[in-house]
Amino acid sequence: MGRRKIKMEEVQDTNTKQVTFSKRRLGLFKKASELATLCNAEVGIVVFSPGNKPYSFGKPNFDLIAERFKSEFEETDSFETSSGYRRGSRARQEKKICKRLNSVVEDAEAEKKHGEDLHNWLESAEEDRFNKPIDEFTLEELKEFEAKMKRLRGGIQSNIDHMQASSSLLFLSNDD
Amino acid sequence: MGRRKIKMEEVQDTNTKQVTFSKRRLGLFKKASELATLCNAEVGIVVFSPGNKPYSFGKPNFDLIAERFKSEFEETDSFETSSGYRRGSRARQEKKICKRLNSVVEDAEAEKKHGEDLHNWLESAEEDRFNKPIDEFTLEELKEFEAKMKRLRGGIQSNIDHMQASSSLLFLSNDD
DNA sequence: AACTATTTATAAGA
DNA sequence: TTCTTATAAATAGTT
Repeated sequence: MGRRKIKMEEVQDTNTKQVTFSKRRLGLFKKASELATLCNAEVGIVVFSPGNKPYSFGKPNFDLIAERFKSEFEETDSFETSSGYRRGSRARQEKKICKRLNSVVEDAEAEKKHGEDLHNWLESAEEDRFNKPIDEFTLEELKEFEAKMKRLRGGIQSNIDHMQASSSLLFLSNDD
Repeated sequence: MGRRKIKMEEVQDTNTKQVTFSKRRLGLFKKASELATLCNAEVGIVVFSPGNKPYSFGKPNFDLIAERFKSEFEETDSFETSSGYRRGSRARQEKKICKRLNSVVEDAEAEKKHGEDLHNWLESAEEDRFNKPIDEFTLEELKEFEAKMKRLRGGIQSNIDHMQASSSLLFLSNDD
């Protein structure tokens, strides 16, 4: 995204790293702002620089988002927030988490199926190798495989995201 | 950044808005990941979709960032959580579940890496196809691939098991 | 879910 | 550092 492509690894030159951090942090916050505006979403970001300085971004407001996130799973039968947002009972919230986890499990099952399909596809391809006079894969077969592989990887990533979200929510509810 | 420039205002069409949200949320998380990697920074993000579903991203790990953030937040905020409410063994139980989830997330990250390795292996294999005079895969290469594939699938299955266990634990803890 | 025509972000360079 | 610019990357609309 610049004069040349760079490797995705820690930038070694200290000065360059600092410059990159400034530019990309701003870029990230801009993207976040756009996401919030375009989709009417709420976004909160915290970034700790290599020098351990904290930067934060929030729309509509960072503290509101943080508070809301934290309170998603807090017990609040006795009061309401200034925004009028009412929070349900703890048991109800946990049911929600449970539901989320179940859906994650379902996703994972689906991924497993993808993996199996891939396996079957590969097996038949391997069989072909012994039946065909010409012992090779076609480029088309490779491309097909690539596509399957990408789908599988995408599914795994999505599972990671889901699990992180669930995990985070649970964690934030642990502040006794 | 697309076929045409769009106004920076809430997207009206519901379907388009949903698509935009998905695309841009992923884009945002990718940018965040790159910032973390390139600059050795820590990044945490929370996003609430228009449908109010929470998504989060964290590197090196969301919980670490949440923990750091939480202490900062509580330092500068006098808002008091409903004190006096006792959560003894439940809190401990939740901590356990949380830990389990964290390890699941870690496993998932490892799986993702496996998938990426596999991808890289395949890519180089594909390159070879153009460099070698003989346009074929060797049986050894296929066997190697099979082994990698099996490891990947095994990992997914293990994730499913972990998640089901976590989910069950949570469910059992729901009886207030 | 893929695919491009474009817009946007940004790595180097000044 | 701040600005510029050539190029890589993200994505809006399309199929």
